[in-house]
Amino acid sequence: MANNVNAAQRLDATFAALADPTRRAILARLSLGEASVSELARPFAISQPAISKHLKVLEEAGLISRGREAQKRPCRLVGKPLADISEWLEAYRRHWEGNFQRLDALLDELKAQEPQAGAERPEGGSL
Amino acid sequence: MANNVNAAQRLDATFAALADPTRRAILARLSLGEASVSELARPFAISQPAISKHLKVLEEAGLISRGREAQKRPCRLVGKPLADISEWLEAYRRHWEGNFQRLDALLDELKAQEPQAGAERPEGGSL
DNA sequence: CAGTATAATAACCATATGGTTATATAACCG
DNA sequence: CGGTTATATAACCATATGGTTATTATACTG
Repeated sequence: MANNVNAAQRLDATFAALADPTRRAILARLSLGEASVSELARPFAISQPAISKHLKVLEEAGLISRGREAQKRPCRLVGKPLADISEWLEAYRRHWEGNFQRLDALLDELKAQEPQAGAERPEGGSL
Repeated sequence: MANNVNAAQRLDATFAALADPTRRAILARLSLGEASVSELARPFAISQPAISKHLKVLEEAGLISRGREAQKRPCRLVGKPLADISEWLEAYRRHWEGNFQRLDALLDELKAQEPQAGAERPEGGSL
């Protein structure tokens, strides 16, 4: 599996694409079904070329695909990169689900007690 | 709930923070437990200030918190922003889980047949 | 107090990003 | 063919990003 490198680059592109509210809004719109560029542009106060650039970013991240229908170039959401992110997130789930943070702090505390019992604790005393 | 705006900004910051492989590697390391800045820096071929910048980005996105222990400033993973992303992702789950994409394409096809049966189909013929 | 270790900040640089306006393509319509 | 609609590209601009080296701040240590 030497495409681990590529996997990282795809994550880069996907996260970067998602780091913009306009692009996330476009995806939200596309989650309701395919739409043309001008339909996608309508809700926004920015120029059409700006939308085209956003779509290019989304397309290069693999988050949308484009068809062709007369002059229109209908865009469609592609879920795969989101699935990849979801999978990446799983490794961290325990950090927000359940008491992991508390547990982590507890381990720290124990480690801190090793040298001196009753030592001062600047952080994380709130368990 | 007028903090919808802020929620979007937090998503911006989180996604942007995650769009860098060095920062994701730092998070991966922190998922094993807290670590000092120099410990975090060790695996990378970049300067210490560069690491400090990355940590600042992560901290501003709320992805890490920092304590203090002598000269060291131990960093610890904070899962909350990842939970927020996970929640945001849920809206799109059906797009990669199950046949949604196929279904979408099918609807398109039906729509395309409307004008002319047997018309050429430039995209998405591979179902 | 002087020295050392850990980390942050400043100043700088190159490239990326998000926007603009103007222009070019592409495909339909009469 | 000429016009119109839909979209992309070019050229430009301001700001953000990720890196560097040099310097500063903080806290332990002898």
